[in-house]
Amino acid sequence: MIVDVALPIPVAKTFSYTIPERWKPFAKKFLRLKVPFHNKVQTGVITDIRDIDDPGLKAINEIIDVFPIIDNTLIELSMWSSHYYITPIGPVLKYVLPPTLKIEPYITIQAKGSEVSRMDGLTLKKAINLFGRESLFQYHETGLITLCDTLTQHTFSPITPSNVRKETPDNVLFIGDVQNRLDYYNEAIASALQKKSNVLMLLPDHYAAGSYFKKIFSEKFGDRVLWYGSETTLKSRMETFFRVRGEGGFLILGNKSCVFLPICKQALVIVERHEEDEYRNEEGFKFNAVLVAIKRASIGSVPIILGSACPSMEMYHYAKNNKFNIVEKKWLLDGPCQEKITAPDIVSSATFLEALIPIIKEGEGKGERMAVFTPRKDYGSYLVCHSCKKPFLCPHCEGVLGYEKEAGLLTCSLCGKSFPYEERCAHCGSDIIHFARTGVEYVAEKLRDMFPGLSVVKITGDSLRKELKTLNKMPIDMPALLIGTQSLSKLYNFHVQKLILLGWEELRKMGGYRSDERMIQILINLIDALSPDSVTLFMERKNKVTISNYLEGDIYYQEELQRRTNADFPPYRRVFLVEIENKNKDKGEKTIAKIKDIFQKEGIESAVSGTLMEKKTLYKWRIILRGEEDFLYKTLFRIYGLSEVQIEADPLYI
DNA sequence: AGCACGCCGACT
DNA sequence: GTCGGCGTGCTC
Repeated sequence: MIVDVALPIPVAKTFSYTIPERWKPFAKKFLRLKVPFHNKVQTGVITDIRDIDDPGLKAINEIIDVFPIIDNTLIELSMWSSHYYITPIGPVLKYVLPPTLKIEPYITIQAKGSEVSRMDGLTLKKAINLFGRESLFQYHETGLITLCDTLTQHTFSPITPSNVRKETPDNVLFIGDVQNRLDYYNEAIASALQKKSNVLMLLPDHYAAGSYFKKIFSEKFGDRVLWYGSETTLKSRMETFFRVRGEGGFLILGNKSCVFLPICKQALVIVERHEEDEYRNEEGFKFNAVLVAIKRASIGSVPIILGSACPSMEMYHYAKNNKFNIVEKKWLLDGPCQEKITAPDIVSSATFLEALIPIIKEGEGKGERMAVFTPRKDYGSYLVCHSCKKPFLCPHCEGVLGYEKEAGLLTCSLCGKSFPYEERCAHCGSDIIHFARTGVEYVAEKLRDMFPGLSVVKITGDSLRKELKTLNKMPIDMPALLIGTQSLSKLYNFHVQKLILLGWEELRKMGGYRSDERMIQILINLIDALSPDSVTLFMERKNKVTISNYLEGDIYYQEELQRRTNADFPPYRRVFLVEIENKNKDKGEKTIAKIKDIFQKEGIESAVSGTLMEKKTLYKWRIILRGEEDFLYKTLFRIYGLSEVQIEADPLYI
């Protein structure tokens, strides 16, 4: 008898081991186990048991789980994810059955017979040390002992399958502002909790979003709210883990990794702002938690609510095609800011700041809160020498250097390396430097100088967490000026009177087929979070955007979707990006040749674009494949193992 | 992913 | 002459 074991490594195969006689009765699919690998011990998952022998194989060390800690829904979800995202099952199971999840210290033994009474009350960990794993498995199998977790006092047993409802679930795409969404969520959650069912709600992985919804829902539902986000203590995560596998009546709030949490009595899944990038997992197993949540709900016949002020094209299309109930609260164009949104002021980038002065002065006089958006966080993203007109480029890779004044660093936008800022041109030594494409640091510095009495707060991805505490303590009538990037859109319910956008239209040039869509999402989410009384946009003439084209909901979506159909882009066609990196041009080309050979044999067309030389010594090639995963799966899986090759499903920037 | 083996630069 | 950089390849 041998077992196939999936290991949490990016290799497209499982590894086989023999099972020692004493473990044979306990081997089951989807149990975690320990195996020797590379001269050390790895935790893996049994994916198959085969009744053959192969004396050449190593033997497993021990089995960890007494029964699979996930249910059939999650097993099915893992299989689907592995296929859909063309990722080996090992890295997928790392998110579903984390090798790091240790349950033994939290489990105690309840003995049912006199022969095992000496075990009664011991923790599983202790009992294993004293009596050995196999005998405990034996006693559990024969019913002499049962297990109980110490955090909730529940019996620890296989998760009870969700009550499968026969009727098609009533899925909803809810479009509205944050207040509308909250009302809608509240009602749906309250009704599920009343029935003693569990609700899983996914939030964008941002401190501000987590803390806001945690607070709002805790006020309403008290200790029925369980937080399973990225910033929780191990103990409280374990408590949630045990609680929701045995008990109903909870709202589980969490981020993308929560989508694989085993939950019993599930009645509803909610995803807040599904269009946010934070739902995409970028390391190891690259998945989009929104799509996985939809699939999870569908496997378990559980309804799902996707709430957003500005749905993504993909989800809008998906909802229409899959008979979602699309509920739309018209809020944007009924608000008092309509006029200024649709008729932006045209200003050149050199006079942005001057144009701002009268508006901020007025706000300061009235004691208002104001927010200024700018698309970049640094002081300037493009530095040019005034004398020789040469731009500042990375000495390492010739990428464009951005300047972070506070840190005194020049940072390369391509390779990410940092260098101290010398205040001199590297070519002619001139110290007259022009800062172009200015950002938050620059705007904040200038406005601080101009309005010394006003409290100016910088909001960027890095500073938001720290500043949020200050902002929450800020009295509602205290005038303030926030300067920030799109992180401002994470400040749920921080009401400002004035929202001013500088260079917002530049987002349109920031790459990818989705840039248009993203540009409008950022504007709408800023308004959604900050609920401004007025919105003022300053644009440059050359990049002028006619906003009214975007705000007529249905029409814009239909036009954009038509463009996507014509161009054969998502959501009409899946796209896979294969990236090959090599320091050696010849070797890279060899890999390309290998891949092309595989593609040809499988009858797949592809377009190689490259060679993109990124650093002076690193070559990059990109292959873009379009087609459904069923068609590409086998081929892409064959190249998964090649060195220096990365496959990304549904890439954002192509 | 880790970790070992392997081939070229700066040191006692 | 070696120590150690990380580039390539393998793991049942």
